[in-house]
Amino acid sequence: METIPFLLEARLRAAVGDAEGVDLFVTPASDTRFGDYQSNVAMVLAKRRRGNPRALAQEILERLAVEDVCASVEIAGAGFLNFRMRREWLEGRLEQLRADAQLGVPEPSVPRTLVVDFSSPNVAKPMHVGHIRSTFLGDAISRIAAFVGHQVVRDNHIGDWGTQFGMLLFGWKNLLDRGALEADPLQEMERIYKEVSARCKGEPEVLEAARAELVKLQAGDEENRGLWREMIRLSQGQFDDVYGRLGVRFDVTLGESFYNERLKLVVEQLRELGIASESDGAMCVFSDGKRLPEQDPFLIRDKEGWRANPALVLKSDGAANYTTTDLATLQYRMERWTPAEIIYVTDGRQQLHFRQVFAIFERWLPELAAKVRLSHVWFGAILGEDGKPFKTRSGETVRLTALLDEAEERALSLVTEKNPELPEAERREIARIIGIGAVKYADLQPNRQGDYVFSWEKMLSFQGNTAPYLQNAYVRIRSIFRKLVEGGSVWEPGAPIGLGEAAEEALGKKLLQFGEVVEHVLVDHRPNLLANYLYELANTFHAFYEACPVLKAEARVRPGRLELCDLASRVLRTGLGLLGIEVPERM
RNA sequence: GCGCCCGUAGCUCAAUUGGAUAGAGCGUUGGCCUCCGAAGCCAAAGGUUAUGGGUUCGACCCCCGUCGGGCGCACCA
Repeated sequence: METIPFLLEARLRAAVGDAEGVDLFVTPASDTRFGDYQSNVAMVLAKRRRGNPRALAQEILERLAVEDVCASVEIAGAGFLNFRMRREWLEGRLEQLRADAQLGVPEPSVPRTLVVDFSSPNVAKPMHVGHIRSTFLGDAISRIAAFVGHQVVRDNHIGDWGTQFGMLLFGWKNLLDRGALEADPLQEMERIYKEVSARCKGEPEVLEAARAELVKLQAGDEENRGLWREMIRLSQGQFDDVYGRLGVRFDVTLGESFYNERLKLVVEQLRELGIASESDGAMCVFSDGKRLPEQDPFLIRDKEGWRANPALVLKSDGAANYTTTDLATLQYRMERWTPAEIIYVTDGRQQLHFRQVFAIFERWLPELAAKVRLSHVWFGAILGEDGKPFKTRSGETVRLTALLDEAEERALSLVTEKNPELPEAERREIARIIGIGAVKYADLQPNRQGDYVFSWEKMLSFQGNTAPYLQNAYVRIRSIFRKLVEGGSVWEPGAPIGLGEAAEEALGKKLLQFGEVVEHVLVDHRPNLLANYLYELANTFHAFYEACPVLKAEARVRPGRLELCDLASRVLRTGLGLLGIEVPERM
């Protein structure tokens, strides 16, 4: 199903003739008194042609054929075209919408393959609050892209290789508490890592021993390989638990170690191609001078002028680093999936890193690079109420399992307070859905760039722009249908939809915007647009609910209102589902 | 020092990327339950969009400067 802006744009295009590459013709009206949709095409074109915008708008209007869909088109302000849709046409469209499994989300003109690289926790460390944004954003983007009709590969690029394993192996052999390991493997692995890490600073012989363990691991020593695999196995168990609770899944989990054998070849090729060269004992990539200095990720300016800001692909000790691994990963992904886009969901501090990786890739494999859009989807930090990075009271990082436990506990006490008569098992299930949903929604609702403040009170509030508020709107609709059945009626779907009342019309129009919003999310990877739309939808529904009785409505309008309710519940459930958030039937 | 990001109502956040009178929630004030879940709705008050310039029909958005805050700047990922 095409979106309404798309449809109007097509009509405009026909009327305008040569649009000179101007896009973004039509957006929802900024205010209902201007109509339903607006176009600034006349103003944009008039500017380009140095003409009069209102006169051009008049010209376009005379050639515009939209009588079948619009009740009126008016020129207003500096040259806006304001479209007011025909009510009967909107009613018909809603009837189409309810028959559409995609709820109005258009098919992509070209289905693409996307690789989404997200979450990426480290082996042998507990997952913590720092992983939630990547995990939720990556999951939401993946779900939305798949829903739209793209092929999505979800890749968890776990940190399962690197220098930390020297210390972990040393600790495992010398400090391990078996009982503690069985009770909580992640806690114990973290403990030994921290202890060895601390001792390395003061005791050179420990540092040396840890290094020796690392060398043995890298050389393929059987014992160390076995222990390493055990650490991964234990960590994967934790990942599975957490992802299970969150409803997040991956298609592949290819950690850093997977790319090990390819690293040497990457560096060799870069050197042979003259892209990397030796400097201070390390292999470095410098600027090729083909970009403006301001746009060159390998240059940095200081008081003397521009100086080199190289990316290392081999450290002076001969080891590769994450730039090398990312390059090998990039090549592998292109070979295996030939994606049209690869999306990296990480925090904003890695912007320079990815600019360098992408630039090296373009120089290294230009024919592959030409086929793919590389997107660094970055996000800001989660802060505590004090404005500093979110920590526990004692200053520790917040473990994800503890965070989710607390979310569910808090939700449980709220549910119990509100509905003590529900059986405990059901209250727990509702609390799970609300608690996890609240954490996710609080993370996805703000603009991803920029920090946000973590607040239990705010995210679990039933008021305002929160998951419980949206879930509650859904629950109220479900309650109507339960009441209907309890009253002995049977709902027969498919009745004509009427938008006679203002509140009905507002709800109907809002429902019809779902498709364009979902489509819009993928342009710049901003799930918060969907979150905010759903909030507006819930709000519009509540207003409708207050203004228009459903079950008690007269027989003439009741079936149509039930249709609107059903559609609203489907859009809410589907939309929240695209954000990875479940809905309960009651709460 | 240089770069990236942020600065919007008392607080927490929006604003469909240059569109019309900058919107919500919390908090404050005032209304609405003999009526489908008041976990809701309606309304009021609250703004020189940090600040000074510029670009144009039009700027929270783009450009230049200034002031605050965060992060990053070759061997950790």
